[in-house]
Amino acid sequence: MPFFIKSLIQNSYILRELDITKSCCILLSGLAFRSKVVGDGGRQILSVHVPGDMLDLQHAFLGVADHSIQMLTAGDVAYVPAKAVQDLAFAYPAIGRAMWLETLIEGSIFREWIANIGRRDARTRVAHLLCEIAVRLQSAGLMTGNRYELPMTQEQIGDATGLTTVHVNRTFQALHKEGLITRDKRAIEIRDWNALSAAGDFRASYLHPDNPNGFAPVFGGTFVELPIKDGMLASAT
Amino acid sequence: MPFFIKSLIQNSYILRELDITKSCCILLSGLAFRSKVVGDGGRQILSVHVPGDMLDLQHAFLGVADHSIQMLTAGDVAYVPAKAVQDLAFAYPAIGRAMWLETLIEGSIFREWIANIGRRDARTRVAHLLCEIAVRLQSAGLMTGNRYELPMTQEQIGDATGLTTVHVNRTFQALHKEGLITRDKRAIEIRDWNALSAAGDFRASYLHPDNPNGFAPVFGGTFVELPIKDGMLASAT
DNA sequence: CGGAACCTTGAAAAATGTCAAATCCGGTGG
DNA sequence: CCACCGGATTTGACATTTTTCAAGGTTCCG
Repeated sequence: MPFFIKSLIQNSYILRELDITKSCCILLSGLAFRSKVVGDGGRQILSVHVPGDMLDLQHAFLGVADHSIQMLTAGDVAYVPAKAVQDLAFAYPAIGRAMWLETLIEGSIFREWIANIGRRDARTRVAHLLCEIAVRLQSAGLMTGNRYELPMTQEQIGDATGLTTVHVNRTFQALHKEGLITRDKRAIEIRDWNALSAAGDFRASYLHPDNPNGFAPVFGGTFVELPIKDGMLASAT
Repeated sequence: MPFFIKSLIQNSYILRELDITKSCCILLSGLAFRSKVVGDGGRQILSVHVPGDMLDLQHAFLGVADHSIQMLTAGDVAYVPAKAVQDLAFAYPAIGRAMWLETLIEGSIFREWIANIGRRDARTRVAHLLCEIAVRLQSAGLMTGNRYELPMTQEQIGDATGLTTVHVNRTFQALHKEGLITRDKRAIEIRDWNALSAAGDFRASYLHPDNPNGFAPVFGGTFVELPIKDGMLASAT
């Protein structure tokens, strides 16, 4: 399959709203996020991505980008012509199936975000986001013990949860005071997984952790699937 | 293709959260919606569906339902075994492609909802929802002039927009006072499409109205694709 | 050392939610 | 046909959450 790999610095755009693309990306290393800008200038972050995620099947099929994708940290991205991806999907049902599955799982995550933002209060939303990121980083092998490097500013966390920077800050302080997390710069340490996932109304099942995930290996990326840490998915039903 | 059609009454469940299904549905007539219940008992409506929509590709592939689907009005639904749908998708690329497209468009709609709920105020959210429903009913041939029957209670509209019933009520009154809509029971008349879509920060492009949609005809449903009414999609870019 | 981006704080304002009661409205049974 | 019932809508007063604004404080990096 034809493809090329590009190293991108922090904050660089993989794709901008309204771009017309003819290729499809796979995140090999680093983190990325999708976002949309609304009429009054506000930004909403739509999802966060870890190595192994396919980043724009949408655009390979739909043409015009309806949102932007940006690097959260520096990292590598593999670009594959949309046509090649489509051909591959239809020539090899196993691959087509895997891609479709990834699309469906992503839909499941979007739905959970709608529920998170629409029907939970600030504390619950933030705790939920921290849990989701923990599980995804874990499955991408990016957790060290119960601590991870969260390379998002509080403003970005606000944009992901539908809150303001100031309120995110206060919410973090509250979660800290309650003993659920400890912060050291951008690093988050989860002090009490059960309490945090309860506070965040978090059940990992919407991430469909049992389904295969990660296309990076195909491209010689560094992605390695690590075993899920004890207790991390315990609350999944 | 093996399938059977079932008539469902208002509010009946097509699928409940945690159900394990082996079939896939297509909405032939009537309206339906997806929803999720969060920890404190709140409900979030995730999407609204019109005749022609496929209702649970997710579950055909992922197994366990991560949300519920319920009829908003009485209507007919075609059930197709998941296996048959999958076989069909891989045997006939054109069909597989169409289904995948539908999945991707649905993803685009979910993303817009995240932005709507996360970053817009009450008035904008409600106006946006009214616009989206107008466009979708229009393309399903369910609009009469600039008026449509919206079979959702104000509580359901609140659950779809992340607001309370009371606030939805007041927001409706405001939209009415401003001359954007008129209400008669559950019917909504759009007095000024341009003003309403501006108020709702609505651009139809995320619905990808140019892409083929609607599987109902395959099953002998009553779905007919009507031409888009003048001006209705004018704000699409 | 200085600047820029990010984080933190406080006080006040605004948006939205809560609660409880009143009203409307369509359907049902007498 | 009428009275009544239950769900839905509307209203008012009030509480709470979240935002806004503005100012310091911190950290990182050149």
